[in-house]
Amino acid sequence: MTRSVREELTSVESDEQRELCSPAGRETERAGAGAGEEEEEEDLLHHPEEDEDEDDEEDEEDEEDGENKPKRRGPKKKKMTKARLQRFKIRRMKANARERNRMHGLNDALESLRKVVPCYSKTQKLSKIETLRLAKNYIWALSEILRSGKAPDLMSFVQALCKGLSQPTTNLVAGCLQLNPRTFLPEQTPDMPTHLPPAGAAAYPGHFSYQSPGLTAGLPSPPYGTMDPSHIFHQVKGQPYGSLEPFFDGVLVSDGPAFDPPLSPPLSINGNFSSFKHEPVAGSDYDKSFSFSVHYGGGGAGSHPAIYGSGGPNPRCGELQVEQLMGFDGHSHHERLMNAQLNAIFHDS
DNA sequence: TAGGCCATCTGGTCCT
DNA sequence: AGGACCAGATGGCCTA
Repeated sequence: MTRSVREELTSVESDEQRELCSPAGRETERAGAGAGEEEEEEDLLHHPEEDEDEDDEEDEEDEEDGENKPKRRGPKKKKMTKARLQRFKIRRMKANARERNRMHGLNDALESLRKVVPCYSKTQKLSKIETLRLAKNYIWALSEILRSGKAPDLMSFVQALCKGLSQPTTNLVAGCLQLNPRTFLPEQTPDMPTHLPPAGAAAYPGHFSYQSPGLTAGLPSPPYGTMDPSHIFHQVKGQPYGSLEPFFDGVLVSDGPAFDPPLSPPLSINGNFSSFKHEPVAGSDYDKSFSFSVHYGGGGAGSHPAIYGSGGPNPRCGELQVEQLMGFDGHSHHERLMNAQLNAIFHDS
């Protein structure tokens, strides 16, 4: 099949299909890549001897040029008579429509998944692959919490979520949590103390280590599948971090995707990490536990109405404020539940 | 302009 | 025979 012929036919086919097969309410955005049926017809129409309307006619092509080409094995192809062609076209159209519907169903499921992972934005959708990765990380992190029965510190949690994600997605997740991504990146720069354990290594006391089953081996090459900071974030030289301070600076790395401020996401889990356990490991701020306070509406990357340390302006910081959860339009019950669960996780220790 | 992401078509395989 | 599922191919759109 030649590409050009395919393309010519595409518009005709697609118009037909749009009318015949497109499910209501879903427009076929694209004309599609190729539709080869008509081209075959064209071929046939140029061979008048094949125009007989007999289904059991055999294709003699093999014998004609058998000396130049190796003989084709297997059952001989029957000629595409007009009647056969017509049936073939109908079958193909039906199959295409089914396939489209199937993929739409798959995409719908993926969209549902997007809405329940802890990073959702209508304007900045996670790609399919990133959605799956984030979901897997999320499941793993939650099950790890269940398994250990301990609340992890937030940084470890976010680290686990972002494991293997691309830089833009990591930034997005950080944005959703209103974290500075730099704060939970493993830094290996010599002149900077790293506050994270080596990938796959045992976690610091009080942290759960992230060793996703099958993740490391299964992921494609970078930027996926590794937490090598060099390709996850462009490090800002001399930027001190390792304490809680960077949590609140709210500045995303510049080359990340624009995290649309109010994060139009139905889900906006503000990183309201009032540390309620201050038992830092000597010389490290790393070992702190945090609590989630879930806030909806207002604010955004630039403004942080929700971010206060314990003892900060918001006396209820760290509590799940149900009335706030219920007050935000467009949030599903499911999402609110999820936030409540997250909150519970970071309270329950 | 290259690369990432996506929707669609297509033919093959397996199953009912 | 027909449907579901899958992977490859292709072209469009978008962004850095």
